[in-house]
Amino acid sequence: MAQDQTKKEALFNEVKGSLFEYLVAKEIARLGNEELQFQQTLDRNYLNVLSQQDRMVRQFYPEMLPFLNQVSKNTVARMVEYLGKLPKNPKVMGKFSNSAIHDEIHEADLLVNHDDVLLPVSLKLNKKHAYVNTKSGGIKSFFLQYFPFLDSSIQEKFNQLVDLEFSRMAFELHALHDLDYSGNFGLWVQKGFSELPGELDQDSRNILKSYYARIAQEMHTILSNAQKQNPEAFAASLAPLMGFGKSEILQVICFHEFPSGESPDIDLHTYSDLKKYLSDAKIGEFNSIASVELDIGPWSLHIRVKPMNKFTTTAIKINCSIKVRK
DNA sequence: TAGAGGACTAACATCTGCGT
DNA sequence: ACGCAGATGTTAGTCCTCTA
Repeated sequence: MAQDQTKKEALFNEVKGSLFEYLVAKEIARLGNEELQFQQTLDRNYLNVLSQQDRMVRQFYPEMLPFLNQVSKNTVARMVEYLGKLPKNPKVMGKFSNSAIHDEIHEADLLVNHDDVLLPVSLKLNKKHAYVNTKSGGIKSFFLQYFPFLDSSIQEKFNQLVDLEFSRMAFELHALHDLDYSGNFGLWVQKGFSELPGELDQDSRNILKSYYARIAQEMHTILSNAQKQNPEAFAASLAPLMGFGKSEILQVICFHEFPSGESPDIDLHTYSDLKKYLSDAKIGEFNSIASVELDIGPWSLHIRVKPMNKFTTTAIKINCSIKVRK
Protein backbone atom coordinates (compact mmCIF):
# COMPACT_ATOMS: atom_id res chain seq x y z
CA MET A 1 0.00 0.00 0.00
CA ALA A 2 2.65 2.48 1.05
CA GLN A 3 4.75 1.25 -1.85
CA ASP A 4 1.84 1.69 -4.15
CA GLN A 5 1.60 5.29 -3.10
CA THR A 6 5.30 5.80 -3.71
CA LYS A 7 4.98 4.47 -7.22
CA LYS A 8 2.04 6.70 -7.89
CA GLU A 9 3.97 9.70 -6.74
CA ALA A 10 6.87 8.81 -8.96
CA LEU A 11 4.52 8.62 -11.90
CA PHE A 12 2.96 11.87 -10.91
CA ASN A 13 6.33 13.59 -10.79
CA GLU A 14 7.35 12.15 -14.04
CA VAL A 15 4.49 13.16 -16.23
CA LYS A 16 2.71 16.03 -14.62
CA GLY A 17 5.11 18.71 -15.78
CA SER A 18 5.07 17.51 -19.31
CA LEU A 19 1.31 17.14 -19.51
CA PHE A 20 0.84 20.45 -17.80
CA GLU A 21 2.87 22.28 -20.46
CA TYR A 22 0.88 20.65 -23.18
CA LEU A 23 -2.46 21.35 -21.57
CA VAL A 24 -1.66 25.01 -20.97
CA ALA A 25 -0.65 25.46 -24.59
CA LYS A 26 -3.73 23.63 -25.77
CA GLU A 27 -5.97 25.76 -23.60
CA ILE A 28 -4.49 28.94 -25.04
CA ALA A 29 -5.11 27.59 -28.51
CA ARG A 30 -8.62 26.54 -27.67
CA LEU A 31 -9.57 29.94 -26.33
CA GLY A 32 -8.13 31.57 -29.41
CA ASN A 33 -9.89 29.20 -31.80
CA GLU A 34 -6.61 28.04 -33.24
CA GLU A 35 -6.53 24.45 -32.06
CA LEU A 36 -5.98 23.13 -35.52
CA GLN A 37 -2.87 25.22 -36.10
CA PHE A 38 -1.67 24.28 -32.67
CA GLN A 39 -1.95 20.59 -33.38
CA GLN A 40 0.07 21.10 -36.52
CA THR A 41 2.99 22.55 -34.58
CA LEU A 42 3.37 19.37 -32.59
CA ASP A 43 6.17 17.05 -33.42
CA ARG A 44 5.30 13.44 -34.13
CA ASN A 45 7.65 12.03 -31.51
CA TYR A 46 6.42 14.48 -28.98
CA LEU A 47 2.84 13.38 -29.63
CA ASN A 48 3.85 9.79 -29.10
CA VAL A 49 5.36 10.57 -25.75
CA LEU A 50 2.35 12.58 -24.75
CA SER A 51 -0.15 9.92 -25.63
CA GLN A 52 1.88 7.33 -23.76
CA GLN A 53 1.95 9.51 -20.70
CA ASP A 54 -1.72 10.17 -21.06
CA ARG A 55 -2.46 6.46 -21.25
CA MET A 56 -0.32 5.74 -18.22
CA VAL A 57 -2.09 8.36 -16.19
CA ARG A 58 -5.54 7.15 -17.22
CA GLN A 59 -4.65 3.65 -16.18
CA PHE A 60 -2.78 4.22 -12.94
CA TYR A 61 -3.70 7.64 -11.71
CA PRO A 62 -7.00 8.73 -13.27
CA GLU A 63 -7.72 11.35 -10.63
CA MET A 64 -4.72 13.28 -11.89
CA LEU A 65 -6.33 14.23 -15.19
CA PRO A 66 -9.13 16.45 -13.95
CA PHE A 67 -6.58 18.05 -11.66
CA LEU A 68 -4.22 18.82 -14.52
CA ASN A 69 -7.04 20.12 -16.67
CA GLN A 70 -8.23 22.39 -13.92
CA VAL A 71 -4.85 23.88 -13.02
CA SER A 72 -4.06 24.39 -16.70
CA LYS A 73 -7.23 26.41 -17.12
CA ASN A 74 -6.50 28.38 -13.98
CA THR A 75 -3.00 29.09 -15.18
CA VAL A 76 -4.12 30.33 -18.57
CA ALA A 77 -6.77 32.50 -16.98
CA ARG A 78 -4.15 34.04 -14.72
CA MET A 79 -1.82 34.63 -17.66
CA VAL A 80 -4.55 36.36 -19.63
CA GLU A 81 -5.31 38.52 -16.63
CA TYR A 82 -1.66 39.43 -16.30
CA LEU A 83 -1.02 40.06 -19.98
CA GLY A 84 -4.26 41.90 -20.51
CA LYS A 85 -5.29 39.66 -23.35
CA LEU A 86 -5.06 36.19 -24.73
CA PRO A 87 -1.67 35.40 -26.25
CA LYS A 88 -1.62 33.80 -29.68
CA ASN A 89 -0.04 30.92 -31.48
CA PRO A 90 1.22 28.83 -28.54
CA LYS A 91 4.06 26.42 -29.16
CA VAL A 92 5.28 23.84 -26.69
CA MET A 93 9.01 23.51 -26.48
CA GLY A 94 9.04 19.84 -25.64
CA LYS A 95 12.15 17.78 -26.09
CA PHE A 96 11.31 16.98 -29.67
CA SER A 97 10.22 20.35 -30.90
CA ASN A 98 11.92 22.35 -33.54
CA SER A 99 15.49 22.56 -32.37
CA ALA A 100 16.27 25.83 -34.14
CA ILE A 101 13.91 27.76 -31.89
CA HIS A 102 14.84 25.51 -29.08
CA ASP A 103 18.41 26.74 -28.89
CA GLU A 104 17.31 30.33 -28.64
CA ILE A 105 14.95 29.99 -25.74
CA HIS A 106 16.00 26.76 -24.14
CA GLU A 107 14.71 27.75 -20.76
CA ALA A 108 11.16 28.38 -21.91
CA ASP A 109 8.58 25.66 -21.98
CA LEU A 110 6.20 27.63 -24.09
CA LEU A 111 6.46 30.25 -26.77
CA VAL A 112 3.53 32.57 -27.46
CA ASN A 113 2.80 35.66 -29.49
CA HIS A 114 1.96 38.65 -27.38
CA ASP A 115 1.55 42.10 -28.91
CA ASP A 116 3.24 40.75 -32.02
CA VAL A 117 6.40 39.76 -30.22
CA LEU A 118 7.49 36.30 -29.21
CA LEU A 119 7.17 35.79 -25.50
CA PRO A 120 9.03 32.86 -23.97
CA VAL A 121 7.20 31.41 -21.00
CA SER A 122 8.70 29.24 -18.33
CA LEU A 123 6.00 27.05 -16.82
CA LYS A 124 6.29 25.35 -13.46
CA LEU A 125 3.82 23.17 -11.68
CA ASN A 126 4.98 23.15 -8.12
CA LYS A 127 3.78 21.94 -4.80
CA LYS A 128 2.57 24.78 -2.61
CA HIS A 129 5.11 26.12 -0.12
CA ALA A 130 7.93 24.21 -1.72
CA TYR A 131 10.98 25.84 -3.21
CA VAL A 132 10.88 26.14 -6.96
CA ASN A 133 13.71 24.37 -8.69
CA THR A 134 15.35 26.59 -11.25
CA LYS A 135 18.74 25.22 -12.14
CA SER A 136 20.55 22.08 -11.35
CA GLY A 137 24.05 22.10 -12.70
CA GLY A 138 27.04 19.89 -12.48
CA ILE A 139 29.54 20.83 -9.86
CA LYS A 140 32.59 20.54 -12.06
CA SER A 141 31.47 23.31 -14.35
CA PHE A 142 29.23 25.37 -12.13
CA PHE A 143 31.41 28.43 -11.74
CA LEU A 144 32.56 28.36 -15.35
CA GLN A 145 29.04 28.22 -16.55
CA TYR A 146 27.24 30.58 -14.24
CA PHE A 147 30.01 32.92 -13.12
CA PRO A 148 31.97 33.33 -16.34
CA PHE A 149 33.76 36.44 -15.09
CA LEU A 150 35.65 34.32 -12.58
CA ASP A 151 39.05 33.01 -13.49
CA SER A 152 38.91 29.43 -14.67
CA SER A 153 41.55 28.50 -12.12
CA ILE A 154 38.91 28.99 -9.45
CA GLN A 155 36.86 26.20 -10.95
CA GLU A 156 39.94 24.03 -11.34
CA LYS A 157 41.00 24.42 -7.75
CA PHE A 158 37.48 23.85 -6.60
CA ASN A 159 37.32 20.62 -8.59
CA GLN A 160 40.53 19.44 -6.98
CA LEU A 161 39.03 20.10 -3.59
CA VAL A 162 35.94 18.12 -4.54
CA ASP A 163 38.04 15.12 -5.53
CA LEU A 164 40.14 15.37 -2.41
CA GLU A 165 37.15 15.63 -0.12
CA PHE A 166 35.51 12.74 -1.91
CA SER A 167 38.48 10.54 -1.08
CA ARG A 168 38.39 11.69 2.49
CA MET A 169 34.68 10.88 2.77
CA ALA A 170 35.19 7.46 1.15
CA PHE A 171 38.07 6.72 3.47
CA GLU A 172 36.10 7.72 6.54
CA LEU A 173 33.13 5.60 5.53
CA HIS A 174 35.26 2.54 5.00
CA ALA A 175 37.08 3.07 8.28
CA LEU A 176 33.79 3.35 10.11
CA HIS A 177 32.75 -0.05 8.87
CA ASP A 178 36.19 -1.66 9.21
CA LEU A 179 36.70 -2.02 5.49
CA ASP A 180 39.90 -1.52 3.53
CA TYR A 181 39.61 1.37 1.16
CA SER A 182 41.08 0.46 -2.19
CA GLY A 183 40.30 3.72 -3.93
CA ASN A 184 36.78 2.84 -4.96
CA PHE A 185 33.53 1.54 -3.53
CA GLY A 186 33.84 -1.97 -4.96
CA LEU A 187 34.26 -3.66 -1.61
CA TRP A 188 31.61 -1.44 -0.08
CA VAL A 189 29.04 -2.60 -2.59
CA GLN A 190 30.24 -6.19 -2.36
CA LYS A 191 29.65 -6.17 1.37
CA GLY A 192 26.10 -5.13 0.77
CA PHE A 193 26.28 -1.49 1.82
CA SER A 194 23.98 0.88 0.04
CA GLU A 195 25.08 3.47 -2.49
CA LEU A 196 22.08 5.66 -1.85
CA PRO A 197 22.39 8.46 0.69
CA GLY A 198 18.92 7.80 2.00
CA GLU A 199 19.74 4.25 2.99
CA LEU A 200 22.80 4.92 5.12
CA ASP A 201 22.97 4.45 8.86
CA GLN A 202 23.22 7.56 10.99
CA ASP A 203 26.99 7.65 11.44
CA SER A 204 27.67 7.05 7.77
CA ARG A 205 25.14 9.67 6.87
CA ASN A 206 26.93 12.20 9.02
CA ILE A 207 30.20 11.51 7.27
CA LEU A 208 28.51 12.02 3.94
CA LYS A 209 26.82 15.19 5.03
CA SER A 210 29.96 16.77 6.34
CA TYR A 211 31.54 16.02 3.01
CA TYR A 212 28.79 17.99 1.28
CA ALA A 213 29.14 20.72 3.83
CA ARG A 214 32.87 21.09 3.27
CA ILE A 215 32.21 21.59 -0.39
CA ALA A 216 29.42 24.02 0.32
CA GLN A 217 31.78 25.94 2.56
CA GLU A 218 34.27 26.40 -0.25
CA MET A 219 31.44 27.40 -2.53
CA HIS A 220 30.38 29.96 0.03
CA THR A 221 33.89 31.39 0.12
CA ILE A 222 34.12 31.57 -3.66
CA LEU A 223 30.76 33.26 -3.97
CA SER A 224 31.56 35.77 -1.25
CA ASN A 225 34.84 36.70 -2.86
CA ALA A 226 33.22 36.93 -6.26
CA GLN A 227 30.67 39.36 -4.96
CA LYS A 228 33.31 41.47 -3.28
CA GLN A 229 35.58 41.59 -6.30
CA ASN A 230 33.03 42.22 -8.98
CA PRO A 231 29.64 43.15 -7.57
CA GLU A 232 28.08 44.00 -10.93
CA ALA A 233 29.08 40.82 -12.67
CA PHE A 234 28.09 38.81 -9.63
CA ALA A 235 24.65 40.38 -9.56
CA ALA A 236 24.18 39.69 -13.26
CA SER A 237 25.11 36.06 -12.75
CA LEU A 238 22.33 35.46 -10.28
CA ALA A 239 19.46 35.91 -12.71
CA PRO A 240 20.21 32.78 -14.75
CA LEU A 241 20.43 30.77 -11.53
CA MET A 242 16.93 31.94 -10.75
CA GLY A 243 15.44 30.91 -14.05
CA PHE A 244 16.05 34.10 -16.00
CA GLY A 245 18.71 33.02 -18.42
CA LYS A 246 16.99 35.35 -20.82
CA SER A 247 15.51 38.60 -19.63
CA GLU A 248 12.38 38.28 -21.80
CA ILE A 249 11.17 35.21 -19.98
CA LEU A 250 7.85 35.25 -18.23
CA GLN A 251 7.99 32.85 -15.33
CA VAL A 252 4.64 31.30 -14.50
CA ILE A 253 4.48 29.12 -11.44
CA CYS A 254 1.36 27.22 -10.54
CA PHE A 255 1.43 26.22 -6.89
CA HIS A 256 -0.89 23.32 -6.29
CA GLU A 257 -1.89 21.15 -3.38
CA PHE A 258 -2.80 17.98 -5.18
CA PRO A 259 -4.54 15.77 -4.24
CA SER A 260 -6.42 18.10 -1.91
CA GLY A 261 -9.00 20.07 -3.83
CA GLU A 262 -7.53 23.46 -2.93
CA SER A 263 -7.36 25.93 -5.77
CA PRO A 264 -3.87 26.75 -7.00
CA ASP A 265 -1.90 29.94 -6.44
CA ILE A 266 -0.34 31.22 -9.60
CA ASP A 267 2.68 33.49 -9.48
CA LEU A 268 4.10 35.42 -12.38
CA HIS A 269 7.56 36.92 -12.38
CA THR A 270 9.65 38.80 -14.87
CA TYR A 271 13.26 39.75 -14.96
CA SER A 272 12.38 43.36 -14.31
CA ASP A 273 10.69 42.34 -11.04
CA LEU A 274 13.94 40.77 -10.00
CA LYS A 275 16.47 43.16 -11.48
CA LYS A 276 16.19 45.90 -8.90
CA TYR A 277 17.16 43.57 -6.09
CA LEU A 278 20.06 41.81 -7.71
CA SER A 279 22.70 44.36 -6.82
CA ASP A 280 22.15 44.03 -3.11
CA ALA A 281 21.99 40.30 -2.85
CA LYS A 282 23.05 39.13 0.57
CA ILE A 283 24.93 35.89 0.96
CA GLY A 284 23.84 34.22 4.16
CA GLU A 285 26.36 33.04 6.69
CA PHE A 286 27.69 29.55 6.17
CA ASN A 287 25.88 27.19 8.46
CA SER A 288 27.73 23.91 8.07
CA ILE A 289 25.07 22.42 5.90
CA ALA A 290 25.06 21.46 2.25
CA SER A 291 23.62 24.72 1.03
CA VAL A 292 24.24 28.44 0.81
CA GLU A 293 21.37 30.87 0.95
CA LEU A 294 21.13 34.24 -0.73
CA ASP A 295 18.60 36.93 0.02
CA ILE A 296 17.67 38.94 -3.01
CA GLY A 297 14.93 41.34 -2.02
CA PRO A 298 11.83 39.21 -1.47
CA TRP A 299 13.50 36.29 -3.19
CA SER A 300 15.41 33.59 -1.43
CA LEU A 301 17.87 31.61 -3.51
CA HIS A 302 19.19 28.31 -2.27
CA ILE A 303 22.33 26.93 -3.83
CA ARG A 304 22.79 23.41 -2.68
CA VAL A 305 25.34 20.67 -3.05
CA LYS A 306 23.81 17.29 -3.61
CA PRO A 307 24.58 13.87 -5.04
CA MET A 308 23.26 12.88 -8.43
CA ASN A 309 21.83 9.72 -7.08
CA LYS A 310 24.46 7.34 -5.79
CA PHE A 311 27.06 8.98 -3.60
CA THR A 312 29.76 6.50 -4.51
CA THR A 313 31.02 8.51 -7.47
CA THR A 314 32.39 12.04 -7.49
CA ALA A 315 29.35 13.10 -9.49
CA ILE A 316 27.82 15.87 -7.47
CA LYS A 317 25.58 18.63 -8.56
CA ILE A 318 24.60 22.05 -7.49
CA ASN A 319 20.94 22.63 -7.21
CA CYS A 320 19.34 26.06 -7.27
CA SER A 321 15.89 26.75 -6.02
CA ILE A 322 13.95 29.89 -5.25
CA LYS A 323 11.09 31.12 -3.19
CA VAL A 324 9.42 34.49 -2.98
CA ARG A 325 8.42 35.78 0.41
CA LYS A 326 5.05 37.42 0.41
C1' DT B 1 28.12 2.34 -20.48
C1' DA B 2 29.52 5.23 -16.90
C1' DG B 3 29.70 9.65 -15.56
C1' DA B 4 28.42 14.40 -16.04
C1' DG B 5 24.54 17.21 -16.18
C1' DG B 6 19.50 18.16 -15.45
C1' DA B 7 14.47 18.35 -13.72
C1' DC B 8 11.47 17.17 -10.44
C1' DT B 9 9.67 17.10 -5.18
C1' DA B 10 9.15 14.83 -0.27
C1' DA B 11 10.13 14.34 4.61
C1' DC B 12 11.06 16.04 8.78
C1' DA B 13 11.77 19.76 12.26
C1' DT B 14 10.26 23.73 14.30
C1' DC B 15 7.34 27.39 15.12
C1' DT B 16 2.83 29.53 16.32
C1' DG B 17 -1.64 30.52 17.41
C1' DC B 18 -5.65 28.75 19.53
C1' DG B 19 -8.90 26.47 22.76
C1' DT B 20 -8.79 25.00 27.38
C1' DA C 1 0.39 28.18 31.17
C1' DC C 2 -0.12 24.04 28.16
C1' DG C 3 -0.61 20.91 24.63
C1' DC C 4 -2.10 20.23 20.19
C1' DA C 5 -2.61 20.87 15.05
C1' DG C 6 -1.66 23.14 11.22
C1' DA C 7 1.59 26.26 9.00
C1' DT C 8 6.00 27.25 7.76
C1' DG C 9 10.83 26.46 7.21
C1' DT C 10 14.89 23.51 6.46
C1' DT C 11 17.20 19.66 4.68
C1' DA C 12 17.34 15.79 1.77
C1' DG C 13 15.86 12.70 -1.91
C1' DT C 14 14.98 10.12 -6.89
C1' DC C 15 14.85 9.44 -11.76
C1' DC C 16 15.98 10.96 -16.56
C1' DT C 17 19.09 12.28 -20.55
C1' DC C 18 22.99 13.09 -23.16
C1' DT C 19 27.60 12.12 -24.65
C1' DA C 20 32.46 10.68 -24.97
